[in-house]
Amino acid sequence: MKPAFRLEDHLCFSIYSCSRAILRMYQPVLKKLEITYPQYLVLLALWENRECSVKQIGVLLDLDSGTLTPLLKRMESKALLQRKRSLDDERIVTVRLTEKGAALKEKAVCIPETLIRSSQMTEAEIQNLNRTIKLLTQQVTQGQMK
Amino acid sequence: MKPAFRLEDHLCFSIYSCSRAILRMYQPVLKKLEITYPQYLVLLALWENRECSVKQIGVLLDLDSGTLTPLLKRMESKALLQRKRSLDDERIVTVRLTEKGAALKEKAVCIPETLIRSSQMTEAEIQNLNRTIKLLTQQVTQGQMK
DNA sequence: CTCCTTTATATTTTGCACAATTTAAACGTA
DNA sequence: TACGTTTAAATTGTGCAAAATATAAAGGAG
Repeated sequence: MKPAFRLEDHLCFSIYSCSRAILRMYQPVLKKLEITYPQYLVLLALWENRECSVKQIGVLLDLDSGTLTPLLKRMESKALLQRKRSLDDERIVTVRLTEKGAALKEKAVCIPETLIRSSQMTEAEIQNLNRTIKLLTQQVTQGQMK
Repeated sequence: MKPAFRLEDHLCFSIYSCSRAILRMYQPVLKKLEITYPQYLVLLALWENRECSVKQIGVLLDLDSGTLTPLLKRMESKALLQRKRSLDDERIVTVRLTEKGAALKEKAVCIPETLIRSSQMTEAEIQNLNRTIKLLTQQVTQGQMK
């Protein structure tokens, strides 16, 4: 039997495409907050731990220093956070939120709500989808290791 | 009740993250074929219709000319396709596969198989997930229109 | 035919992603 | 203590994405 090798059957494409559609939907809110989506993710990480190393942020978001270093510098120049080399271990750069960065949390809660509302899905359906996709990510990443 | 406003609860992040994980998994194969992932998507579109306008490719992949023009030029310089301005309507640029571009199809069938295999999911589960994500994309995009 | 609007593509600019390499600090072990 | 290894961040280079703008051809109303 011949596999249907069509664009529309590609799960990778529907995920890639969905991700970009969500980012487009977020744009108006992100623009108001004057941040980008990856910057929002960094803020999410820092709202949970006010202080973090670049390495830890990289593990949480699965991004490397080549992406994070310039991104964090841009956020620093906007006074959302501070970067400081650790005294204990000078290889480590510690990132901490400023008041301004912490204050953005208030205005950002509407972001995930936007997605929940527009998805027309129940809370349970969303959690279910979230679990499924995380599992897929894990499988794909593990398959990568070997 | 207070909403849990955590990174791990964000569906947008799990989708964004999954998409990148799949791309990372594809890298070794894509590198062998000397193409990038968006270039693979363009090829998928062209394997279905050997000839296409830039506009049509943009609709299929949901990408604009700002992304496609340089991407298609790179593919042209690698002799995977030809770009030619239409004689009927000079605003339109027609893209058609070369033999080399068409021949890549053989070697590319393993790409979606890679994902299917590593996902550890049944064909039915994958189709189901594909449908759910497409529906979500649609809802998110429609919510955007208003 | 002329002006106005629409359409298709291209250009410019900003900001990710990520591979590959570099730098420098920290650590381990003889 | 010296030396090789590991680790954390930064740097460099390529290629998307997407907003904003530009260009030029096509189509339509008067």
